[in-house]
Amino acid sequence: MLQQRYERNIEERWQKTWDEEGTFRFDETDSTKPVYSIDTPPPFTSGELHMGHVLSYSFIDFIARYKRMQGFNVYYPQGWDSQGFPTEVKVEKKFGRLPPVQFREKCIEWTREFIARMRIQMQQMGFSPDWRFEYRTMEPDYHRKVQLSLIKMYADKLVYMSKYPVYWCPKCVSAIAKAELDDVEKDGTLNYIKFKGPDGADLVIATTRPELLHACIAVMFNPTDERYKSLEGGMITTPLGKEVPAIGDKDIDKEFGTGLVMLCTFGDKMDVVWMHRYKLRMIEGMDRYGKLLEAGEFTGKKADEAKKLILEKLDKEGKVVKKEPLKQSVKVHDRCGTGIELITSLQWFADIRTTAKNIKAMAERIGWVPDFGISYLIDWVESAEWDWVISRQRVFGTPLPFYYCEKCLATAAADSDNLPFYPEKARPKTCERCVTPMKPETSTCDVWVDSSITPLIISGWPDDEKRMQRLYPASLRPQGVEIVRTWAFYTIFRSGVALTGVPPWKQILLNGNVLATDGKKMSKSLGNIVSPSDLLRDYPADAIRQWAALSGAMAKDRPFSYEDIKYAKSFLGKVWNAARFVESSAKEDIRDAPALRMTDRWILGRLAVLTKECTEHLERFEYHYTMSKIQRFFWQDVCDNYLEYVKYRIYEGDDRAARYTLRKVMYDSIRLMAPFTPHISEEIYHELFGANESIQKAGWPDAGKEYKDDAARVSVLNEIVSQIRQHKSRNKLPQNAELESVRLSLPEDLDAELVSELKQISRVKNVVIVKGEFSVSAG
RNA sequence: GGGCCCAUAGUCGAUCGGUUAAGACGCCUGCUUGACAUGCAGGAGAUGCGCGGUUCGAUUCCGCGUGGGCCCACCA
Repeated sequence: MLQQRYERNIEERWQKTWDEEGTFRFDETDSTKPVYSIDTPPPFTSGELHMGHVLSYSFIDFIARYKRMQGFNVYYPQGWDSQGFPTEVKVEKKFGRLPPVQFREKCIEWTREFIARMRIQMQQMGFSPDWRFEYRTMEPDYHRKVQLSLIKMYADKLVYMSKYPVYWCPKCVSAIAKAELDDVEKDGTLNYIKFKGPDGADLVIATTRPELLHACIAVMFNPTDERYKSLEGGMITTPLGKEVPAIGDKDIDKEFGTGLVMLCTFGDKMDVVWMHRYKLRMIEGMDRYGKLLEAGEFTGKKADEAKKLILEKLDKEGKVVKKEPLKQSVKVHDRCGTGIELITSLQWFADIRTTAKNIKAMAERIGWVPDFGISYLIDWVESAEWDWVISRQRVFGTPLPFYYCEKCLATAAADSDNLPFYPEKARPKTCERCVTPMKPETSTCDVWVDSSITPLIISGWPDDEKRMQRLYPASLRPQGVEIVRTWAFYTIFRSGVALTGVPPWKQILLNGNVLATDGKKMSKSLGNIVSPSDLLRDYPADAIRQWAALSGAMAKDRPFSYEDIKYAKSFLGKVWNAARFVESSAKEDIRDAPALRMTDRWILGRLAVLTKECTEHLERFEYHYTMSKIQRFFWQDVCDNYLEYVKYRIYEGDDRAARYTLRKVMYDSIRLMAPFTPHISEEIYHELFGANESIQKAGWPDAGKEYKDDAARVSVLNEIVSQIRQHKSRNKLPQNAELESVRLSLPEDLDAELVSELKQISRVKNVVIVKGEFSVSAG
């Protein structure tokens, strides 16, 4: 018996049953069913699922469940991106600074707890990964695989160590990659400062970073600028008394400031470009903590403090002409919000410049959904100017499996038969040139290094060749559109171009972000966050999942909608009550084909069309169309019309055709819904249809006959019934009120069956038909 | 400056170029009808951003403009 209402207890029960029965297990031994494998995103282990997770994992779950019903052997693992800076911050806050090995242990402990919490939330949403294949990037075996992948790339000269200016976060005291930068609008000051020209006359230069004066190596102007043409080849004296060359360059904006630029190593990216262009000497003006180097009396001061002090000093000397407020866009570290610097240090790089062409070519061999998604990657590849900095000066990360010689900077890879590599217990190695012990690298990998081999990890690489054959490339990579230039890009580069030569997936499906109801980004400061755990208190998982399906405009951001989710909840109520109606009126299965009536064939035809459309939409990942069509069909066609049409047959007789049709429509509907609303579908499947295994194994419905003639006849019937409903509504009559007679004016006569149905459905005693324009009047 | 996406009732929003432009939320009027008042029936509410073009016919296709959003570059 179906319980009175559809409630959370039903969902919890099914989640438990699925888990106990291993309903979602990938069958490793079955070789008959085609495999559908999903390279699921490993979420960062923050401890809390957010709406973006709910959206993207729902997208994954829909396709996994649909494919299972279609007879695929679905391989749906779930991993965790478990390492990284935010965890270090939290752990340090709680336990203080600890030696690296202990610190890492605390991080692992902490992360385990967070994973457990997130896994519960995923299960509450009804997601169906095969948890036997769970992986965590912080585990030694994962480290081993990442390290092996890097050693292979090192052997192919795709990974190297070099001293080069890199983006640097002084707070994290680590190199960071271009992809980790955010732009922030800031109120800055443009300071106009006096330099001396070759002739001894004042030259005013505008700068936002006077603290870098000591690292000034040139003064730049535009060669077409009449004011400064004569400077070419001359020497300029900085306010600190240093002489630097004046250089003309076309990239200088004549309109900005005074049209002169002081070039420092390194104020920003253009400084690096210009330094190389003119082969200038580099000054290491800043250390790892953002403190000035070789800056005379300001040495050791942090940049902000030094700026103040230098300006005060120059002011006193009368060298500051004016200060102008300026709106600046400043680059900050996306994880901690600290302003980044460019500093020179020894780092490890992966070659993305010479491989860019191959990455692009491989991306083109993958099916992008939606197709314009690839443009995000291509734009990014084409603007790649620097190689990817893969080293981070962190503790909770995968150690880079390399050694280097402090004397000659020669490098060596760790032995691939002795992985995972940890620097504190590394085998000794000797530099071949200097015959001195080499230093094991203590930097860790950028977390994208970890996550860019997930398609390999889930496919058994590098240990299980047979598994690899079966599972690689993955059928699908689902992911957020905002990480195309990181996760998708790095994965195609590493798993595809560098390690296997084969694209990592056949298709990639992109989803957008969930915005707050006001259309803005969800953020703590705006207080507009909607959280899955809050929603789960008021709405069943099957309602939240429908919301996700309805948000399905791919690769597009969409505001969260309480309207959708409320509607979804009432839809569940509708389905539930319809099922209870069927349960009370047609409990028994009917196997032989009864004599169907016009309305039966009509609804079965509608069902056939719906089934065909849903299948087509799902093949294209068009969840939004699928879900809204199911909702409309079930609510309007089935409940509002068909159910009302057959009530008289159910109540007044033992009508096999009606009972057969009701069951058939119900049975196929819950199967079509099952990828989206698995819990309610499962419950009805078991209670009403007496199933003893999961609806996941019930197969995907076949589209039956369309019955086009009956569709035409019933649309006439619908129209007349609607007119009679209007008449009752206008006359304040209940819809079940009996009418003495109805007069129909119609262009064509009605057949006897239609008239008979009409009389019963609308409770009319007499129907009079006359020829003419369509109209209905009652008396 | 470059690229991409978008523009439809108060709000959200709809797959082929073809009658009266879906549907949801909200609003209004009735109905406690033997699945469901978390419901049912009905109603009001849109010059489909502007201007051109293609076409027998454009909300739909194309161009330009305007206005949003996202990404990239630059910001001395």
